[in-house]
Amino acid sequence: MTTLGYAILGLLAREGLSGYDLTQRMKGRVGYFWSARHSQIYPELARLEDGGFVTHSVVEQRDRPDKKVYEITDVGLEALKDWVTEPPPEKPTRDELTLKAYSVWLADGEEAARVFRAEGLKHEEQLARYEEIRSWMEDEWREDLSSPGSPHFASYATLQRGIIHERGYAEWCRWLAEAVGGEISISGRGEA
Amino acid sequence: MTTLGYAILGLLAREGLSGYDLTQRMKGRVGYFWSARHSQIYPELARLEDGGFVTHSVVEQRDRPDKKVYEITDVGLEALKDWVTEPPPEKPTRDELTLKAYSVWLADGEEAARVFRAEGLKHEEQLARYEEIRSWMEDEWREDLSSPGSPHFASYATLQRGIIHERGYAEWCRWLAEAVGGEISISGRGEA
DNA sequence: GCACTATATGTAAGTATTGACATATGGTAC
DNA sequence: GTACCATATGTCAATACTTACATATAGTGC
Repeated sequence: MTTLGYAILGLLAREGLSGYDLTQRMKGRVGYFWSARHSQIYPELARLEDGGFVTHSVVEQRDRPDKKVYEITDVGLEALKDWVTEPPPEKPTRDELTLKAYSVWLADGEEAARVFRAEGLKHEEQLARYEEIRSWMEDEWREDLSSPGSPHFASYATLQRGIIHERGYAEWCRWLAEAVGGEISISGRGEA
Repeated sequence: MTTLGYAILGLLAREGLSGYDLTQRMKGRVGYFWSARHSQIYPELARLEDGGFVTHSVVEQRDRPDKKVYEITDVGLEALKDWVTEPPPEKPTRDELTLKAYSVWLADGEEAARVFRAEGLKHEEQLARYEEIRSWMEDEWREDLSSPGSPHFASYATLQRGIIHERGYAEWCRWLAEAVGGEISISGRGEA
C-alpha cells in the first residue's frame, strides 16, 4: 500500500467521496499534509478497490455527470488503523528555499532580501488563514477537541501542525531577509 | 536544470568534490535541506558537465581508487547565482506523520502516544545536534556570521532553518502525544 | 449556436527518486 | 587467504509524481 492510498483511506474513513471530491480535498492540502492530482488519484482508487480496501457505487445526477462514490470497507478501516501506529519511515526533507539560502552568499543582498521577504509574507498569510480556521474549529467543535477518538480532534491536530510549521517558516524568512538585506524598502526611509 | 543540479552546484561553489564526496554530504542532509543517493548524483554530474556547468579532473590516489574531482565553472556559478533569487515554485508539503495524525482518531490512544512521543524524541535529538553545531559555528565563524557574502553565513542560515524546523516539530509531537495518550509511561507512576 | 466553466473520469508520456545490481582498489581483522 | 569494510563509480528497473492529452455532461453568458 502506498502513502497516497492511506491518504485516500483517511478521507474515506470520514465520508464517502468520489474521485473528483478527493481531488478537491487533496489540492489545497487543507488541514493535512498530503496532496495529489486526479491523474494519481483515479488509478490509486482502482488499486484500493482491487485490494478490497474500498468499494464504489455509481450515483446518477440530474444536472451533472454521474459519479462513482467510494466507501471504505472494514478491511480498509483496519489497514488504516494499523498504519497510524506504525512508525513512519524516515523520508528526507527537501526544501528548495532552504537550498537557495545555502547559496545566498553569491547573490545580491537586496535581491535576496526581496525573495525571502516575499516568501515570508506567503507563510504569514497561510498562517493567518490557518488561525482563522482554528478559531472556527474551537467555536464549533469545542467538545470534540478534547476527544482523541473524534475525527474533528484529528483535523484539529493536523491544523495545529500547519500553524506551527507556518509560524516557524515565516519567522526564519523574516530573520534571513533582515540579515541579508537589512532595510525594508518603504519609500521615504532608508539610505539610497 | 533540476533542483538537484543546483544542490550540487551549491556544494561545488564552495569546494571541489568527487561524486563520492557529494554523496556523503547529501546523505545526512547536514546543514541544508536536500538529499540524494549516488545513483542520482553520478548521472546528474554528467549532465552538468554536458551543459558546461562543471568540469572534472582525475586525481590518482595511493591507498584508494582514483577519483574524479568536479569543479564549478563560471557558467555554473552564474547559473547558481541567478537561481538563488528566482522565486521558488510552490511544491506541496508531504509529511507522513501529519497524515497519520489525520487518522489518529481510529487508533488506540496509548499506542498512538508512543509513536508521537518517539518521533518527538527524534526531533529533540536532532535539535540538540543542530544546536551544538550552531554553538560551534558561533565560536569559530564569529565575524563571518554577520557577512551575508560569506558561505559560512549561508551555512549558518540553513542550520537556523533546521533548528526552527526541529523545534516546532518536536513541540507538536509532544503536544499531540500528550493529547491522545496523556500519561508518560514511567513505571511506578500513572494508573493501570 | 458558441465559448466557457464546473463537474466528472480516465490515459499516457515524462521526470524525479529509490533500491538493487555491478565492479574495482586497498586496507584491517581473523 | 578470506571475509569484511570504506572508498570510488557506475547502470538499471521500479516507483512516485507531474504535465499533458482526452472525453463527456450540463449549466451560464453572449
